[in-house]
Amino acid sequence: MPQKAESKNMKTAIRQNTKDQIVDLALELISQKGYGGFSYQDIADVMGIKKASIHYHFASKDDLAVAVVDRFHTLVHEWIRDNSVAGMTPLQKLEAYFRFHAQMTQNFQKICPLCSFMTEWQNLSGVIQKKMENFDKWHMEFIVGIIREGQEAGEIRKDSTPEEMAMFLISGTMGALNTARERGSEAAYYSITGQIIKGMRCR
Amino acid sequence: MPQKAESKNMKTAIRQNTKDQIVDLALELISQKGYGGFSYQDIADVMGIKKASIHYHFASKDDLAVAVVDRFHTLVHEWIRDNSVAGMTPLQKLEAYFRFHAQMTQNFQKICPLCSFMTEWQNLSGVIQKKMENFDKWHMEFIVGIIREGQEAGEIRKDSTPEEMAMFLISGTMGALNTARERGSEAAYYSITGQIIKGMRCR
DNA sequence: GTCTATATATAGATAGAC
DNA sequence: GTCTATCTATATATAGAC
Repeated sequence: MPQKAESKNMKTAIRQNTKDQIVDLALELISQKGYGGFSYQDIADVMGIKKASIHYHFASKDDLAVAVVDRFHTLVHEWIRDNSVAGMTPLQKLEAYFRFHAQMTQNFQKICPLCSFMTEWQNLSGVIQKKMENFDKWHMEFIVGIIREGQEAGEIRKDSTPEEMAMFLISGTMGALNTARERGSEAAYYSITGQIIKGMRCR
Repeated sequence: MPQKAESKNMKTAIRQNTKDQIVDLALELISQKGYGGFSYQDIADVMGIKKASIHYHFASKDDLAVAVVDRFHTLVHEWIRDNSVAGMTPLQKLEAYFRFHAQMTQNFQKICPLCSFMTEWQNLSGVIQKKMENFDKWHMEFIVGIIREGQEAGEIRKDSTPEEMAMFLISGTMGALNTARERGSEAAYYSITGQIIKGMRCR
């Protein structure tokens, strides 16, 4: 089947497995409408199946949310693996990080799914909160590594710790995605992320 | 009545009027749980009235949302009026702006109400989206004014436009509030906002 | 202006047939 | 693994008594 072969070679392949499709779609809907803002019915409508079928795969919405966080984690890992970095300077890596987030938004119609979860932080189950904290820990370490490398290479200023700068960069990216969507403006996104870099770069 | 007299003198007076109380509570709940995450029932429970009574004051949830955005706008204006600024340098004004947002969060249990709306952007009615865009326009002009002043005073760098810097600062504050809540950390908030200033300040 | 009662829609979730 | 049917809870919203 040519369709299957093609999708296998695509960067973000459309997964065939029903369970995977549910997760992919939930990730998309959460990024668009928030965790509380999407429902099993939304997924059922798009996939042409019934709500009950989704409950077969994910007994509760919380279970689905866990799978979505895991899926996002995997996507980020895959991105790192496929875009390594080889010839990039630390600052170039950070710029690639910004582009990665931009790509996920489909022309800034969506935000990062974990940003959606964050807004509803007070409504999340302990399981999800824990998952997000774990992701953030890993995420921080990843960015801290790049920044430390940049400081050693003399590309990034040394007047703040890599941890402070990483937290600033991550939270700044979240704000940039929200702002870009409200304005429907790619330019706004790259203006803001440009400012983030400008503040960190050695001059 | 001593209670009334006292609250009149407080900075964020507890308003007595039922309609006002509903708006104040909605603003709080939206900041905690998101727009889709709070219900008329939540308000009714806290106020000790019935859902139907809330509908008397605000026929639809959308009407209530409009009032909440207006209320937030008013609160920001009142803050500007009451904290003028007199002897402050532009950078000091921006730091006061950060503290204002921090105060609203009640120990970083909440975020800015408009950040909540933003996450659910795709679910909002056109009326609310319009209201938010209007607020953002005013908000931008306010921050742009301070930054321009800072550039003229030689406090703030001139290698970006005031507009770019203002958008960066506003979106950065949004990210900082979200991050601080997830971490339950005031230190995180002031670390991030400190980085924002550091990138803008002349050195 | 607040209440009781109710309408209507939709949410998440389960039971059991196929 | 998907369906129909149904449960229970809750959502926004309205009608009409007081």
